[in-house]
Amino acid sequence: MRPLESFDSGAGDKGQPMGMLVRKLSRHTNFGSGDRVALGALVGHQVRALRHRALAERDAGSGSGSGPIHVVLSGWTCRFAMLPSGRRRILAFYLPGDICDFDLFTTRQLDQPIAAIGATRIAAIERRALRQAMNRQPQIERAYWSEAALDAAIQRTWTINVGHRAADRRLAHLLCELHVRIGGTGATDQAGVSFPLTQADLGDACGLTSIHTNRAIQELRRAGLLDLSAGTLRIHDWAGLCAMASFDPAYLTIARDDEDEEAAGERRAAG
Amino acid sequence: MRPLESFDSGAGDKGQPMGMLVRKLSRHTNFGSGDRVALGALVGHQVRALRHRALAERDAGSGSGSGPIHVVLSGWTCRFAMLPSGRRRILAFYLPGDICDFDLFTTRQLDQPIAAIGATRIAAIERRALRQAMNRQPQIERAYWSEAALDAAIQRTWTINVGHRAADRRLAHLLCELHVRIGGTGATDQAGVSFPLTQADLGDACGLTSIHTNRAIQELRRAGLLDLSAGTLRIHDWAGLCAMASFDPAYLTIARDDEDEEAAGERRAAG
DNA sequence: CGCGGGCTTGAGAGATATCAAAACTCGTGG
DNA sequence: CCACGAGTTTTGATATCTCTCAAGCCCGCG
Repeated sequence: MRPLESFDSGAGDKGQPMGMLVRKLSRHTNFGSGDRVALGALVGHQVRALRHRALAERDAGSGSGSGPIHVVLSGWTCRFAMLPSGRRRILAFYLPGDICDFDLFTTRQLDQPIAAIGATRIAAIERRALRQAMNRQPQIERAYWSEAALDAAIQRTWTINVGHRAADRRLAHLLCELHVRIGGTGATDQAGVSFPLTQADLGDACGLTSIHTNRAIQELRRAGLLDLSAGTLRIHDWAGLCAMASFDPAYLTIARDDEDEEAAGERRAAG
Repeated sequence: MRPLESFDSGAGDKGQPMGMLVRKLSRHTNFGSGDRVALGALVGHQVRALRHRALAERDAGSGSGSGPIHVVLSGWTCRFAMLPSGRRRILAFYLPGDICDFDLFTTRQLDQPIAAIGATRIAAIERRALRQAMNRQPQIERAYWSEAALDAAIQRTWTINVGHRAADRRLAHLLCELHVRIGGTGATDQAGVSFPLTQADLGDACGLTSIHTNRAIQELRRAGLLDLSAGTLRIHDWAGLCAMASFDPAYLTIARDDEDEEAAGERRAAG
């Protein structure tokens, strides 16, 4: 079991706050040094958030929506909604390097708030600054909208998952997704990764009560597929887990596209 | 009850195939005549699709994803997934004027196919042509990504809806959403609008069996909230329906943003 | 007239929520 | 070092909802 501080993703971030962002975007987009410098310069200020506290900028009062774009630097956040019944519904998890907002142009009247899970550091990027950076560095634009498409694909998969599977399969699918997104090898992982979600969090994300979530986890444990306890997720049988969850990680991948360069050229020429 | 042909949205489209698209985008984006001309010129070819037939371009074979962007001209389409159990899960409905694809830059490895509901006409726009149009007409770019954000907001709402409400409330919420998106006055509507979905379609969208969907509809009928039969949806008590569904249409709206012009200027200056 | 798709009804099985409470963990303060 | 308290995990019993299976009805269409 790793100490809780490991959620804070190490110390190197102080010098390069956007390190995880650049690393994530680099999986699908070829950045030049100018792109990296521009990304690094985007951090306006940093927000610290505490467990289950909604980001102030997202509160109902400021509905005008022209606040900043948030990027997770360390820790996890989630987007959530409160139902009239008083239950909380988690709609998305954002991990270090993830962008939380993809409504760059839009002034939305209502959007779900974002909350921290455990101690979290978040960068706030002004929309205008990001737009300007995109104009100068087309690869940043491509990367941002590619991430938006990935976010949408994940959301669709959650819609499938939450609506239509048995409890233990829902849970298994979510755990598969998170394991891959954490950066898991996509393989059996006896050592385990630190995992900040409580059973109640998992339940709110899967549309289950925490009680039933607990029983579903016990199912997975009994089946020898994984062990989830004390802040650590250990996958004992990755293939088996994927099979029971019907998990296909393809939706989480963005193919690196060699047309990138060509299109960037078009953009520059068109101005 | 209106005849089925009314789903084909009239005859005027022949001359202006993108008329519904321009009308929808104009709710939130100020287009100049150049923007409208450019939008009109984007239609590559038109696809006709038949009920429950997936668009060929979306079939498993062409996974490379660099096919066209689809825009619904008339009729409805849906994005769907087939589960291992053999059940169909509907993830989104696209109405006339809606854009079906927001992965403009991305080469996705896997994406859910799109199918027609009833007779449908669809425009296919090449990604490259759309990108070029965006470079020349920044308002088109803003409008496209604003629609993407709206699409994402709808998807999040579906995730809430499907996972966490009783059957009759799920159904009520979906019907509220569709009534607004159809262009309903957002009010009691005795005349009714033509409504192409079967009870099985509604069930697949809400995560219910068609049998249970039928019972939920009967609940709504008995409560005097609406009547849904013979291809027509009549809302008898809009306020009551919204109340039982906890429906707040705010997520369907994009505020018209006067910063539009300013940002467009930035874009032109930056080239 | 027969046929098929969609709609409706009924009965029973299975899964999940709800209610209630105990056991456990961990940080905090005395 | 220990007691305490809040939050988390676990267990049990019951109620409710939704699915499944089976079948009949309705209506437009060939």
